[in-house]
Amino acid sequence: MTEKENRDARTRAADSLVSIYERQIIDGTLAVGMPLPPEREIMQSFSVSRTVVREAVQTLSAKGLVEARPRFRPVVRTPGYDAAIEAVGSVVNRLLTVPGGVRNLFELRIMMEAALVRGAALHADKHHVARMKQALADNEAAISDSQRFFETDVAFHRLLYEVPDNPVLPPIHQAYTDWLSSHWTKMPRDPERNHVNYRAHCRIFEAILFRDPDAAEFVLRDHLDDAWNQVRQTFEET
Amino acid sequence: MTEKENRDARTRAADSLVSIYERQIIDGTLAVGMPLPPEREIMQSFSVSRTVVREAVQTLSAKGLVEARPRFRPVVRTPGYDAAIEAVGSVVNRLLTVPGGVRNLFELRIMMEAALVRGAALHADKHHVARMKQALADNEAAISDSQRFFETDVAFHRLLYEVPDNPVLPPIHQAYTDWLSSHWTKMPRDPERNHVNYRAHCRIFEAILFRDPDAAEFVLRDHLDDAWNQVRQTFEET
DNA sequence: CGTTCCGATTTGGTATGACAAAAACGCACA
DNA sequence: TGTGCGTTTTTGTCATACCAAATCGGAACG
Repeated sequence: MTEKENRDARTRAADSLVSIYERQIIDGTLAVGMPLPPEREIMQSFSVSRTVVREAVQTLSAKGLVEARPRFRPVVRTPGYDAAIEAVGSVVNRLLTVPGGVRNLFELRIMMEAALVRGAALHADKHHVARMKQALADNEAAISDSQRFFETDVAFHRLLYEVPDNPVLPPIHQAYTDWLSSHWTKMPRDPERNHVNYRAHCRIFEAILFRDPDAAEFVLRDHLDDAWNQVRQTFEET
Repeated sequence: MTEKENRDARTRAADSLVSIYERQIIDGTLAVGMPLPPEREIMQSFSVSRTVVREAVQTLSAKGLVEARPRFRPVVRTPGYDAAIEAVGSVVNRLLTVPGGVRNLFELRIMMEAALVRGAALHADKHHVARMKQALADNEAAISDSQRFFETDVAFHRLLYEVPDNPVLPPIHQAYTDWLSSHWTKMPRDPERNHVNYRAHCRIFEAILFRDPDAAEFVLRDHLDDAWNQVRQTFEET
């Protein structure tokens, strides 16, 4: 806003518009759920053509600040960690195609989840424990149904992301499962393997019950490493 | 993409173009560094107006798949974890304004960094140790200069993200420092406080040398919690 | 033969006007 | 009060035009 749109020929008018509305959205001038002004109104306000207005709106939409359903007025989106995840979707998908990409992301997940089970072992309260117990039961009940087992498997791991009361974490878990799911579902699955995974979950749970972070981390790493070895066979990297 | 661009009136032509080029970039048809075709060429290829072409390019740029410097032909960007960070910038900045946003992000950082020091204590080799030693020396030498101390402080922490050989991690560190820096630089700084931080770094380093993950984690958490208490005073949340 | 420089051409950035179709609006009607 | 239909907005798209900057090609030069 200091020198803003002096239009140096090296700045795009659309970009200026984007940053203007970005600010308005961030500082709350444009509240959540509020629609952006009509395009023709914007073009008159800033004396720009409709072309730049539309480009600006498109960009705001791509950045995840507004939701622009076709034919509808773009509305300011709820600030959420899920919007952030969505915004990186394209780039991450691309990263997964470069050599070692899947491996790198999965190792990050292992690292985070190891930290999470340590935290769970130290801080999980009765409520969390009860939910994990339930999740384990669901998990066991689905051993014979690989599809359902996969879902309960994901659900069990998700609980780990809910123990710290940090709203950033659940979307991260969602992101991991979304991004890795295409590789994950290719993993061979059968009741025997499901049973192995179920037992691993049980051991993780027990370690948490015993408030033993080292054991919890060890078992979890073992569990995820094992899973990785299953997955890696579906594509040959290094 | 099963029925793609039949143009149901409920899909935007620009969005179709975006997903088409998204695919071409991901599968390598459009190699890194390669420029997109001229706009007029694209419009003929797909029989669309230049408006939609421009909107599509803008979106690809916002998504971080191409780099579109004004007046220059957009070129396919190198797939990098930094591009991912950049793509979420706007959303994250907004998240930092919601109540508890900074706190949530910083706690995520504490969790990750705690996991990293554990890993460093277990796996850091001579090379890493040497670099940390150097970083500590730089850190000590800058105690009297708060500006430089801040830089060496960041540099020391960055090393933690480099111990695992995972290219995802350094950009994450970069992201943390970028996003939190505005709050961070408001923190009161003086040589005495710098000295406290320096000593904390030393203790972290020692714990790593002694291959003692528990001590390393403890000291690091203490260090970051302390930093948080300094920062939180600059804005009152809960 | 390589380099530099200049003009012609290409290409991106923006503006204007137009039109179809869908959404939003308002008003009459039940 | 609620509902339905016609009118008015508004978005999505296209076509065209112009300017200025980038690019390209060849001429002039070392």
